[in-house]
Amino acid sequence: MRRDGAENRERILLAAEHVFGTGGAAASTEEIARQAKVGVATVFRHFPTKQDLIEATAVRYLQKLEEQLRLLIDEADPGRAFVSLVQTLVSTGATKMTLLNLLHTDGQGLSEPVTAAVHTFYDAIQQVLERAQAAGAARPDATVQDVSVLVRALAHVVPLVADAAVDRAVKIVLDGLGATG
Amino acid sequence: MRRDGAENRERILLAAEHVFGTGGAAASTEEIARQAKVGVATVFRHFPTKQDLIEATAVRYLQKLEEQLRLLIDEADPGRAFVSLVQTLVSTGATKMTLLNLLHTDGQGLSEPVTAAVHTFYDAIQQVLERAQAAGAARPDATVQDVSVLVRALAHVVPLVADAAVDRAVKIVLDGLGATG
Amino acid sequence: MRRDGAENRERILLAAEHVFGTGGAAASTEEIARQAKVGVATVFRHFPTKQDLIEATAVRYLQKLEEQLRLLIDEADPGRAFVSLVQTLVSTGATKMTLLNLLHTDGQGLSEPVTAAVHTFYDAIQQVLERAQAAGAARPDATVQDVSVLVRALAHVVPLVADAAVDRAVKIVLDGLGATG
Amino acid sequence: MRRDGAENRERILLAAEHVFGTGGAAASTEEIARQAKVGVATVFRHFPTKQDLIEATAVRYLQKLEEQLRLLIDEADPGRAFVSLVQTLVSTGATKMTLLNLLHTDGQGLSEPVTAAVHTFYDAIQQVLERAQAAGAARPDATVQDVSVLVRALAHVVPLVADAAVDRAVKIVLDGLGATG
DNA sequence: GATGAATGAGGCTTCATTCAT
DNA sequence: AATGAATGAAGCCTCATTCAT
Repeated sequence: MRRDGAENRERILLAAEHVFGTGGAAASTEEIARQAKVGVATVFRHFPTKQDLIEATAVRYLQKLEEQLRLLIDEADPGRAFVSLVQTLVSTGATKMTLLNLLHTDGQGLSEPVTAAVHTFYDAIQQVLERAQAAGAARPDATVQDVSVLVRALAHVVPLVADAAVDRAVKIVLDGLGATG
Repeated sequence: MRRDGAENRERILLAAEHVFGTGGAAASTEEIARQAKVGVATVFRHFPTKQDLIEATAVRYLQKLEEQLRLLIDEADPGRAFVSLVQTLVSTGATKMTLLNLLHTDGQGLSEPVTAAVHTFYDAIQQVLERAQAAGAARPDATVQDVSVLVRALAHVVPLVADAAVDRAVKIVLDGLGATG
Repeated sequence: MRRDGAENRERILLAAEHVFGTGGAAASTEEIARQAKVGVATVFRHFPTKQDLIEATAVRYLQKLEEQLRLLIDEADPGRAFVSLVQTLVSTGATKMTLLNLLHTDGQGLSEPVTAAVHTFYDAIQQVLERAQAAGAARPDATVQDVSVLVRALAHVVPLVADAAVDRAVKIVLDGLGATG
Repeated sequence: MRRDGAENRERILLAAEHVFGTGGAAASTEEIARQAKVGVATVFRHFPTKQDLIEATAVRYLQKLEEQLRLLIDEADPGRAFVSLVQTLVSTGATKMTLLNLLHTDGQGLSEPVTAAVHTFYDAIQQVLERAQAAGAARPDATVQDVSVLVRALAHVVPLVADAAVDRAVKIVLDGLGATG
């Protein structure tokens, strides 16, 4: 009956990603445990604090995202890759923004693993961006931070407005970024 | 020791604007009461429901914002006015956007006063935008909704990143909007 | 605009009787004030405590009831009068039982005015009962207390069951009391 | 220091039976928790809603009562059994009737378990009654409902008046029911 | 190591009662 | 004397977290 510790950890993170994405901050640990088919105490054994669980979920999410970005680095058309990157981040990030916001719960600094994940993530963005710039398919003075900020901004707004409206906004931002793809 | 009712209402709304802006939905009515130097029950006398308080705070905020926009309508340079509008909304809206999101708490329709305030607000944006478009100082196919979505998106991000980074993002968006000013 | 003190007192008692009858213990002083078209503070000026208001309302109710009973004393048929008394008390008492129960709020003894009203009330019952007994229209060993207890019991049950069921129960009790009328 | 779940559930129901019986609807969940030597949250874990707690307490009470009635069905003298039934219900039901009333709190239909318990309970009454009627020891036209209504009425009054007075009232009602025993 | 039960703190809301006008 | 506003205490309920099994 007992499941392996590592497997449980994975189940919990999966459930957490889903629940946080759906219910936002309102999500209770109990609900996460239920979806993970695990007792509450087990969640707390793996993640002593709710904040810990949030951070771990966010890190895991960033890592999965980064993997996807790595694929874009190898795409033939650099401009197309850049556009894809922005679109992917906005749409994927959508529900997960809640997660990223929860990280700032009380203005405390984030834990080291989180910052590390963020840096790695930024690094992936940078590579796609630089390739696009080299190909003349992105505004030369755009920085990773610019892209990051704009993407986060757009992602925040996804759950609040109609899809079509988001698409229009994304297009305008891409124009502003000089993206051709 | 006894304050006037109207004054208290104002104090409460002020405190609410601050607290909701800072703590988001997590903000407790008790905290607002504390900051307004008022008993909890007093808050509930003025705003029977937490949702009522949220809506009232949002309306008040939208109205103050709209007043500022009206000034821009009369500015000489339409392009300059449009740029100012976006900048104002983003920086002023900053922390207060959280507030607007709280309105969507449960996907239910907003109360009439709120929709009214939103419409009036949009109307002010529209006038500035159209003047700019007529003067060739804004992308002709841009809509009020586009502006609104982009501004909300940027505003969300203000409390999370450095001011300079926001300025850069705003500039890129303005480029995307074809704004010259 | 100002109303006379005595008139207000009357309005309040009227409202209280209605509200307590309708909402039971849930009735709030504010609601009573509203129905009496009076400020809450006015209610408290007349009746310093909610308990005071309850007692005053109960006394008033008992007095009105007693007046009705006095009429029965003069009725031609003593047996008929006795039956009427029981029926009246049960049906009238119905909604007012809540009121009488509130009197026992915390097991404290009732105030003097209340006990006085109760005694006067019992006295009226006694006269009707004795006349019926003298006419052979009521069980000779029945006491005022018996009647009072039975009536209170039945009244309690009125709001909980169908009218027809109450009528049957009343009839059975009247049989037990040897009432012919 | 940690008690078993089932034991706690029992303690809570016991406390609830006592507290609801004494204080009526006014009884607070906190008070029940205190008497059960349990945290409030524990009460809510076992009974998610106050209404749930009320219903569970009532069901438990009805079941205990029904068990007692079953014993009467086997008694030799049918008339004696019927008299015992009424006496038992009135005295045992005493303070607990408040409980049953709480069920009607908002006029909403009761939950299935409660209605089931009520039916079983009525069924037990019916058997005793019919046996008595067959033996000529109870008024032939009396129905279960009549008995139920009368018993509930009398039970309501038990905590309010002296025992002797209740006994007299019960005797009168039994006479009305044509009970000989 | 995993689990379900327990818990105190805290959130929203209502109410009897008091106070300044 | 009358009023509306203010208030703290208390009620119901939820949640992150801890404990005994």
